[in-house]
Parts: sequence; structure tokens; C-alpha cells
Amino acid sequence: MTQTIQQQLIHHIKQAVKTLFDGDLPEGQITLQETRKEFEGQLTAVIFPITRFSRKSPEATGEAIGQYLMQHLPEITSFNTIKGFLNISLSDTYWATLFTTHISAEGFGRLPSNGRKLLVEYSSPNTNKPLHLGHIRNNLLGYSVAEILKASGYEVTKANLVNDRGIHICKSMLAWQRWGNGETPEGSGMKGDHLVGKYYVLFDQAYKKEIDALKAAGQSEEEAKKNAPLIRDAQELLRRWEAGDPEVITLWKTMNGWVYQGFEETYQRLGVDFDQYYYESDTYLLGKDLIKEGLDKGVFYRKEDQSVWIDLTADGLDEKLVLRGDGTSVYITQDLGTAQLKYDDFGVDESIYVVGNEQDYHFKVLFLILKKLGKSWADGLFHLSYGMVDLPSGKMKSREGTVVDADDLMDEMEDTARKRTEELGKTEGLAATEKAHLYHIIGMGALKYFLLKVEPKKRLLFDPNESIDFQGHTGPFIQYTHARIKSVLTKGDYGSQSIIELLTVLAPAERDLIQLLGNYPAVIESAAREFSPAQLANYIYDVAKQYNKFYHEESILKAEDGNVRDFRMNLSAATARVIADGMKLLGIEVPERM
RNA sequence: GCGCCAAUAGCUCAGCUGGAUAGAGCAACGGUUUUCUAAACCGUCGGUCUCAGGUUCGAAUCCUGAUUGGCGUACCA
Repeated sequence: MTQTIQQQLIHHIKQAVKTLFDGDLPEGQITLQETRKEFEGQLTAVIFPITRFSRKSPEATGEAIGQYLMQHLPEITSFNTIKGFLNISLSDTYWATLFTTHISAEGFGRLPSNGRKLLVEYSSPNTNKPLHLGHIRNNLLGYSVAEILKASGYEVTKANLVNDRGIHICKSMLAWQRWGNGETPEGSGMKGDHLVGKYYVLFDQAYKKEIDALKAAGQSEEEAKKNAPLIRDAQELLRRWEAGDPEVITLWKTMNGWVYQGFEETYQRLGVDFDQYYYESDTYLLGKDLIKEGLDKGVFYRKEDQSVWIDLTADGLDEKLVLRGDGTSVYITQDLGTAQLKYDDFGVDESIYVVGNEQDYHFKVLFLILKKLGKSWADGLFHLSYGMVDLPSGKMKSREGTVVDADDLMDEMEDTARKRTEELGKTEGLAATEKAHLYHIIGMGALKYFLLKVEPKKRLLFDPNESIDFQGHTGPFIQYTHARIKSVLTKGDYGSQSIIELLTVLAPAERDLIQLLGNYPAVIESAAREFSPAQLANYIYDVAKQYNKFYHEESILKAEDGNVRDFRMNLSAATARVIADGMKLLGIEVPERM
């Protein structure tokens, strides 16, 4: 199939306008959409734009175009015109052929390589506290976007830029030195990231007390924050770290090691992975040569105190500091450097940053600066900005303990999955390990789908008191559909049938399902272009829903005709493949039974 | 103050580059199982698409201006 029916229709409509009305209508102005359920047909051409050529009523114009198309495309069996809409019916043979030659063919849904390289940076955690629900959204988005881009033909590298240095980790280190009594993950049985997070919270509590005491002694809030002994000690620790003090470095390595072990566990459970790790302790000094480059090019300028700036007021932004007066880096200095590093390492055409929308301004500035520095690759940079995950009480704050912990949440999801499954009692005969795996798949499916079905840009509300659903528009609904198909195929001994004849008559639910399945490659393409797993998630739901309708209306194994039976098994198998494949791109597994 | 983003059913969300009477799920109510897994299917109820202008044959969608909410505007990251 070199040309889709959609492309053929558009082509012939253009020809029709030319032949019938002597008009030249650009193909881009012809809109083709799927026919709404309440009308007859599968594809609909909007003919309002054509009336300016035909100088006839929309109905008469549609009628004329319809006649022309009927004569030129044998796939069309009938058409009707309602208002300005030309509804076109294609033959069941066309849909059956589309299915056998295309949808059920090998590699359906994988677009050919486009020869482009792309890097997705996501996760990028701080090493002073465990991951929470907000990080989960980030991780799932990053992973899924990377997988979708792979499926659409990119060569993708997944990167994680770990923020392993700075004042935050020094706070945890200091608190552990003071009050830790040598506590270790092994000794306490606590997961490493949680252990370090515990000391981060301890620091913060003690720090707050000191601030209050200083304020009571007459200092202003600002002064108190600066003068509290704890923060001064933490800063001293940071200075010693930067100076390479062996004692500090050893402690830093130890505690980060604990955190990494904890993160690794969480990542594994979450099902995300990375091809490349970057550590800020390696990269935080980068970017200074770019500053020099910018100064030489006159993009930056130096103030009297030796600090370096860029004036972006002409672009509607502000003046921005890019290097401190003492010559040390700020956040954006490093990011300039790591952008260059990533490009040098991988030579990618595009580079995606999965980072929350609180940093919209930062990335706007970053990309603009790189463009002004004349970096050819700056146009390929994209900030995939996503909304925060909020609780009904407002924003999650790790220091105040109002966070939904990632590990706890996964525990809960798996536990709920177990309860639900046990209630339904369909897992007899499964070994204990198989059951545990199933609960994991279902619990994570519910959680992941819940987070991914929402458009990244939108903020997400999570109510811990309302458990995530397992029915309706959910991950388990889709997983269930897959399991049920597998069950039918097993019972029907799928795979043993001989090559089937082409059907010429389809049930409406079959035809609708085929049409929907046919959209899969276009959905992947669109989800990739817009970096939106949500588009794919919603599509898979539509597929599952449409399959369930078909399943309910038509008998598969007990079909009156053997050929029909085999066709329906093939259709079911293809549906299962699309569901499994699409879910895989979302990072969600589907079970064989549930 | 200035900038960015969002606003669609009681709740959570779809709605592709403007196209028909704005769709799902949850919640509520009713129906479907001697038939391939009822985590399903079918139906009922539920909408001034925040508001006001504008562009258009046609606006939830585009433009302008308000309102509400979130975020940012650091020699923090």
C-alpha cells in the first residue's frame, strides 16, 4: 500500500474541483475526518471550502464531488451529503484488505528509521531525599516519550543528570554527622534514599528552630536564615567538599552511594532505565569556556564586579547573570556546559529536557543564549514542560512531609491490585511468584496510566484519599481487554488455522475496529511529534473499548462460518498486539491472564 | 508590577492543523451472565465549553480584553 485511501481521496477531490469547477484547491485545504457515528459512512470530506469554486449549494457541490469520486475510486460503495459534509462509505472488502495486508502484517506500528538522533534527559533527581509522586510523573513521561520516539524512527539516548552535589546534600551530611550515630541502611534496614532523606528533614527541623530563636532575639527573617549556625556549618561543609577535603568526600561518596542504591531499586520497580548518567559533580564546572566564547563574541558583557551578564531585554526577557563575580558557576552556567557536552558526546539532532513547568523561564533563557552563541544545534533543543502534581491541600513539600512517597505509593497500588484480584478470584492455578508479578503489573498499570493519560502540560491533581480506579478509563481496563483476548486465542488454538480467504462482509463493530487499528501508526507519529504519551494512552483506551464492543456483539469461536472465525481470531490477535505494543511504549506491561 | 501556563458535565479528563447535535470514565439510577473472563457491555441522568467583544459560511479551538487559579521574575538549583 503505497498511498493510503485518505491520500487518494484528497488527491481525487483536488482533481474533481479542477475537472468539475475549473478550480485550484490546495490539498492542504481539504479536510478529511472520520464520519461521526450517527451518520452512514467511514470517512467524511468537508466541502464548504469547495463551494467558492462550484458556486453551488454545499449539498449540490457534495453531490457532484461524490459522483466524481465514485467513478474514480472503486473502493467507494456509496456516499451521502448532509449539509456541507460528504460522507463516504468504503467497501468491506477494502477494510478487510487493509487489515490483512497492513494491520496484521509484521512491524505494524513501527515507523522506519528517520536517521535522526535524539537525546531525552529525564528524572534528574537530587540525592538528598527519596523520590515522590512528582518524580514519578517525570520518570514515566521521560521514559515513555523516549520509547515513542524510538518507535517513530529516532535513534534515542536516555540520559539522567544526577544532581549529586551542592548545599542540599551537605545538609543531609551534616545532620547525619551530628545525630546519625553511624546509622547505615544495612544496620537500620532502611532504604538508602529514605535514610538520607530522614537526615535532610532532621536538618530542616533543627534549622527552623535556630531561625526562630534568632528571630526571637531580634533578627529579621532574612538575617536569621543567613546567620543560623547550622546553615553556616552546611556551607562550610560545601566549601570543604569543593576543596576536596578527603573526610568530606568520603562521607559524600558513602551517602550518595546509599541513595543510588535506593534509587536503583525504585527505578527498577518503576521500569525506567537510562543509557547515560551525568553527574553534576563532574559537570558543575563546565560552561566557563562558553562564557569566554560569549564574551569574545560580544554576546555577554562584564560588569565592574567581574560578574558576567547577558542582556535579553530586546527579546522581552531580563538581564541575566551567567557567571558570578568570583568566577564561580551558577545554574545556567552549568546548563550551558552540559548542553555542549551532550552535543559533543552524541551529536544529536534534537535534545529533550523533561523538566517541570516551574523552570519554563530558565529554559527559555538557556535556549536563547545558546542560539545567540551561534550553536547550530540550539534549534533542536526542547523543554518538555509538565505540570506539577498537586494534592488537594496544595503543593507537595518534602521538607514539610506533605509528599506522596514513590515507594509507598507503589506498595499501595500493588496491595490494592492484590485485593481486587483476590475478590474476583480468577487467578487459581497461578504460582505465588506469578501472582506477585501480576499484582505488580496491574498496580503499576493503574498508576502509570493514571499519570500518563493526562496531557503533560496540564497540572495533575492527586487525592491520596481517593484510590486510583481499576475500572473504566484505566490501565487495568486495557490490561483486562488484553488478557481476555489471550484467553480466547488460547481456547481457539490460535495459530493453527490455515491461510484464510478474504472476507467481503464485515460486521459494523469489526469494521470500526479495523478502522481504529489502522490509525495506530499515525497516532505514534503524532504522539512523537508532540511529545505526548497522553495521545497514545487515550488511543489505546479507544481501541480496547471498541474491541470490547466487538467482543460483546460478535461471537468469535462460535462464529457461524469457519472463515469468519479465523478472521476474527486474527483481528483479535492484531488488537492484542496493538494494545501490548502501545502499552509497552507507555512503559506498561500487559498480562496473559488476570 | 511584568512574563508564562491553565480554565470543558457534581468529580477526573478527551476533543488532532477552526467543521455536523461538544465526547469518555467516575459518581447516581436501570438493564445484560445455562453463550469466548461482568476489571466487561447497553441505557438514563448530567454542559450559558470562566466572562465579554472580534475574525469566519462556521469558534471549545484563532485574536483582543477581563476574571480565577498555578508558576516564574535569585550572584538557589
